[in-house]
Amino acid sequence: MDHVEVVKTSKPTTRHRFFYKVVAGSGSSLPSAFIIEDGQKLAKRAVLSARRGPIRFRRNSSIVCEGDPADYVFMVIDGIVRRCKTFQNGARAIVAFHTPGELFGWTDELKHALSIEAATNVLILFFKRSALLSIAAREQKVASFLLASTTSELRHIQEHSLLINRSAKCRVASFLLDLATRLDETTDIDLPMSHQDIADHLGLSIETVSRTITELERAFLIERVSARSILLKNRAALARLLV
Amino acid sequence: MDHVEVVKTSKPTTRHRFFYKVVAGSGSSLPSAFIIEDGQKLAKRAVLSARRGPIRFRRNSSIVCEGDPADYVFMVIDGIVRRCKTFQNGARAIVAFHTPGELFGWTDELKHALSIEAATNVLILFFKRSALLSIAAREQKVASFLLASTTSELRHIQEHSLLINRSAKCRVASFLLDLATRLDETTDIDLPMSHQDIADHLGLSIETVSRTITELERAFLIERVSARSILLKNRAALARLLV
DNA sequence: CGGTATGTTGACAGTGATCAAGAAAGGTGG
DNA sequence: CCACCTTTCTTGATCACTGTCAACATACCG
Repeated sequence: MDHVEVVKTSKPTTRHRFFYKVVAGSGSSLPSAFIIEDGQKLAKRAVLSARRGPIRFRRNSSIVCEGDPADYVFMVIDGIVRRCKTFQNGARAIVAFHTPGELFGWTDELKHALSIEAATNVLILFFKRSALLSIAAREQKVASFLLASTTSELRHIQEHSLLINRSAKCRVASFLLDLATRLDETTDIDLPMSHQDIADHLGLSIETVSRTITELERAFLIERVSARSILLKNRAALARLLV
Repeated sequence: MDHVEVVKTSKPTTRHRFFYKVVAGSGSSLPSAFIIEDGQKLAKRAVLSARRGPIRFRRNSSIVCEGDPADYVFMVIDGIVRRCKTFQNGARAIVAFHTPGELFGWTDELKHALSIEAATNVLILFFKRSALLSIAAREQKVASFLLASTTSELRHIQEHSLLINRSAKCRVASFLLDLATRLDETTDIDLPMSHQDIADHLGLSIETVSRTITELERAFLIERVSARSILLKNRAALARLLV
């Protein structure tokens, strides 16, 4: 199999289900994040030559454990990945979620500092770090793709780190707006991850997450269609909570 | 002036004072972060050709305001820089401090999302973003320097974001250990920034920062020589608070 | 030497964590 | 398709940590 084609087969209404299928063949396409600009076929082909996979992981399975050698870098094809650290008291902090098209697990250290887990069933591509680096040394487009990926992740976590001194309401609003953007939804969000995952990402308890969603619903900013399905009724008001 | 030489003139015991002087001349050296590996003269010279400055900023002055065009990237030569956002209620979140040798202000957006301010008196080099990018396209070493800088900043803020669900004691311990590492001190730290800055970085109030330092002192983990001078008496115990 | 900025400590209040119970959703096997 | 079980989510009561307000102490600077 030389190429991977990702084909959307249905609207992702049911969570934890694959809604893409992977087709072997030629004339294929990867998630759009992969294509930095039109005409960068070289970069794409070069990067693809270092590809392994895609590999499927079931929800809640570990892709990488804390302390594992950082030999590989990954890309989500389908599903949501979480990168997290578990503390001795059992508490867990989720540093980031990764959505389809995102490269993740890039680091300048020898070992992964965070564990990488499937937050939903996922399809993952693997890239050997050393291979990617040596390709980047030859192909300028690949180097700039790596830089762009890292810069984008940096911007994203910087925004997330602004939540450190903010209220539960603000944290949840920020999360919902961000998720809507990343899932490319305007109003209705199907939460792909559990409330526990959301809580661990926002530094709150699940109870507070639940209560805050209720509070936002009472204020008519959102509507809970079901536990995992939320309607953004007033994006502008939600955004005002962040400022 | 074609080169910048940074010479350490005295131990930085007094805060808010320059303890480096800048000397014009040849055969000069930049902070070591600049030199990716031995023999990368080309990268260094290429980058230096895009240099403007150094420019001096007084403590608490703004280098960049939120929303300013992201035309320039910066490097600290001396002092400490903070990047922060101020909210409508007057609260402020400091996303990162930058120490000498660090490149900062790199982004993939057109505008800076955070303001950049001098936390102490500082010396700053300016680099035109576009120039740096076009050099990186030719000089592979420059590209990998940019990637290394961004990756390093990403790793750092990821570690910081782990504090989101942690106690005040843990946040302060983490800050002190990190600062000691970055200032290259083993035991005695002269805090270069105010408690207010520390509080805004850790998402705590100044009162809690003060109380937590007192608490750590009572537990014999640290010793307060003066308000801005702290002795790490038991690094191992401090580190255990983080796990 | 005096005034301002910064840091420390105490009393109290509020947000969010914890503990506990119940409700809803999903999965499995008949 | 339904019964049952497990997981996940919701809501309430209480508690603890940290924020706020206030007063005082100390350091810095002209």
